[in-house]
Amino acid sequence: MYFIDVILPIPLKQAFTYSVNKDEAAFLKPGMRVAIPFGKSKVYTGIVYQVHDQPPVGYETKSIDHILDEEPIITSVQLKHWEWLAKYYMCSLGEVIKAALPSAFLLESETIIKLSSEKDWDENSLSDEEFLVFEALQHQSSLHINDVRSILDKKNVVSVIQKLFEKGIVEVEETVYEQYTPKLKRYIKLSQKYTSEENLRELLDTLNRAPKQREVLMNLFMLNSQTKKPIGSSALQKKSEASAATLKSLIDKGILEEYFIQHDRVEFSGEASQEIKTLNEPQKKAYEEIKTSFTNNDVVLLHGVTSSGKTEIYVRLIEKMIASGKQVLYMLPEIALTTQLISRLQKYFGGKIAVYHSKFSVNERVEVWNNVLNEKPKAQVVIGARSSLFLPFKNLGFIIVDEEHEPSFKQYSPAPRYNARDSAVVLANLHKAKLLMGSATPSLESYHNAKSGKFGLVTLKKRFGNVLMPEIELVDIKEKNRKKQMTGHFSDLLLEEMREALKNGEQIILFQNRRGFSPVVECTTCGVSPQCPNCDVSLTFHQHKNQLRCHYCGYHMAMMLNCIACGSETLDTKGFGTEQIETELKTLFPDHKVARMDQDTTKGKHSYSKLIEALENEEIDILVGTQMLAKGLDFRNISLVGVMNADNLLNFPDFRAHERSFQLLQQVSGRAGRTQKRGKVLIQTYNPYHQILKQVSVNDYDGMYKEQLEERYNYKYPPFFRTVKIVFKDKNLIRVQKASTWFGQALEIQFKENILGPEPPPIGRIKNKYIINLLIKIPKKQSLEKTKKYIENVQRSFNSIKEFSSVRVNIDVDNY
DNA sequence: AGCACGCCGACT
DNA sequence: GTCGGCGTGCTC
Repeated sequence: MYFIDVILPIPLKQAFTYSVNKDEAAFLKPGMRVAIPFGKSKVYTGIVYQVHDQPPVGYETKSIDHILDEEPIITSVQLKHWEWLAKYYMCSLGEVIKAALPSAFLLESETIIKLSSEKDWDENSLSDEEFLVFEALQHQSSLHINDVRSILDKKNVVSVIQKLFEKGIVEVEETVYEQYTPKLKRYIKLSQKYTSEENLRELLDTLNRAPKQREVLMNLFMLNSQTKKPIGSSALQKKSEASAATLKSLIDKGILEEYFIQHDRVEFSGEASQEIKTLNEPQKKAYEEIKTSFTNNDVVLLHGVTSSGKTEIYVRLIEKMIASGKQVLYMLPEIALTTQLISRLQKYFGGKIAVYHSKFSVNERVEVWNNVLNEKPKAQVVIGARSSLFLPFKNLGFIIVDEEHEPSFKQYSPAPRYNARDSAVVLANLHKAKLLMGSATPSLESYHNAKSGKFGLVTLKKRFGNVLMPEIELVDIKEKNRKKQMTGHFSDLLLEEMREALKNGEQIILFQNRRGFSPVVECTTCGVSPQCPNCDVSLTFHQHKNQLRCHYCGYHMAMMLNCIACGSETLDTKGFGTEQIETELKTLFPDHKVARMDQDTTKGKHSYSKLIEALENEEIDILVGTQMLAKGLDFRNISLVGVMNADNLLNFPDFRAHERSFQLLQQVSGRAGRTQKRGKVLIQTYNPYHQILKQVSVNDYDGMYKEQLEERYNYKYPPFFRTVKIVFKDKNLIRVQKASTWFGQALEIQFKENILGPEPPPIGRIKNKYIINLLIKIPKKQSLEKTKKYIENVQRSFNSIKEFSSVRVNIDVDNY
């Protein structure tokens, strides 16, 4: 007897053992997919973890359904990496697999019912519902569970199907289907029959009375003479201005033949069209320093100010790596926002670049996956967001983590709650590859690692072409308000600078860290503002739809005319967002083109790149936006950047709020003045004496680093302490409170004062679930591994308490 | 996580 | 009387 241990994409820690026969055991290798029956009636896709001959004790094994792969689709290095992820981030291997594999690889079963082959039905014994299904089956050979649901218009149809099955009317079948379908392109060629001159002439004669078809044929000849390449059906149809029907009738007559060739959905036909730029002196120096640093360090941090030309250095390093035949992974935060960078790299490396991110369809992702797995040259360099970390690299030589400080490298939910930057360090290690982190404003953790010698450190202080850092000025809006020098949310200073810039034909970016028109609607009579029924937040007003919306659960309602509580009409909007700024701008600058960039305006697949394009073509004079603006935008003609209000960044309740504010403001400022002319940045704030703002204004990263590090030390935060956050959720408030208190007390026995909480987060209820947080601070000298073991033990005891069984517990390791 | 089984309230 | 609500426990 032979067995395989299978990992399923579910949050269960154990593997499941199935029996296989001798041939299967010989064929199967770890990393292949198998379809296996699971539970009463489900078929799941699992990954083979181990093949062995040890029969498990205590239960009977089932045998597998079938094997889905010829070769492993994941490598042994990947599996090792995933095991590390599961262990480090305290989740199951199954959860990692679910996050790692393109969903097209994970097929699930579908229940299908068919009429029974023994035709001796007794229709009269059927209930009304049963008869409806029976009738539907007369017209359709098979029905999907969901079809049955819509036929009967109710959710629970299992009992009906069960009865039909018992009565011998239907057969129930589980079918598994491959979701991945290769994209086939249709080509046309002339049938073999007509290759001789003679036959051909004859054919053309017969088509004399079908001019359209004749036309198509003539065009086919023409195309054939022009190119040796196969003729695509759509090209032919377009060229000859024929209809699909004309083409079809020619095929039906056997004159033309169609054939299909598999095509990649994501193919960059573009050749490498641009020579790699020669580096300037500071870049060259940094490049050499990085190379030297890599002889002693596996990880190097490149600290280069905005527009110092980090990308060119990356390109050089990539070029060198490609030449040695190795694969390269270039990780970026939120790849959808970096179209500019991608097209730049394509110009350098042409078809060697593959892109991988979540906005791709499942099919596209499978293609990139397979290309990486098979070490295809067209995926030698992969640019991707955090999930590209999971690709099946076989020969990875170099990883770049660009904008290393970006919070989007951390996944918060669902599990695995991993940090892609940190996980990349482990991945590089497994591949014996080098890793370069880059940032203009490194995270405190990475900078600390570099300063303490764990990473190499290379700095690049000069902007490319010796462009000056922008001039940053703080505007005290408290005082402006007092002196009545504000127009809406604009100070006189900002307006003045804007007019100046517009007069010079330059572009302006305005940054407002809040979307929507105005977050809160408040009744000035009774002070009541409408709340979300499912979450503990006020609804926010969205002007263009005249709606109130909840950002957490998507609840929305029409904007009311009267206060819900007292009925008066004195509703006022408080706070402000991008939408309101946009509206104000349109009245302030009616002659200039204003655009807005936030989650609402960039929802569509291409909306972001359209905005970028418009900006590039200088069709937009003023762009208002959120965080998004800080990333990747790289335009020559932007001379002025305005930050509408810096305070809501600084006052965010998080130990990293100050660091983040610095990073964000620095990044936004970096958008200004990328040409010879020095750019200008105006930051409006109620608190111009804030240390962080001062440091931003004089571009003092090191000052910020020192000061923040001291605070981290004093308040026991990273990089001096590690943290693990435990989140409890339940729809019953008393129950979560009890559960979290129990958990907290159990932890306190061991960790004493290093347990924070339990306490509710600023938003205590989301989607009707109450939330309580617990934070464990782990000193450097305390073993992380032992700490996790202890937490696991506590969790095990916790899970055996019936009262708490409905409470969800999420563990987030390095929750920052 | 699903998903089935099982035990209690509101309806044809 | 049943339907369907969701608490409970299992999945090789």
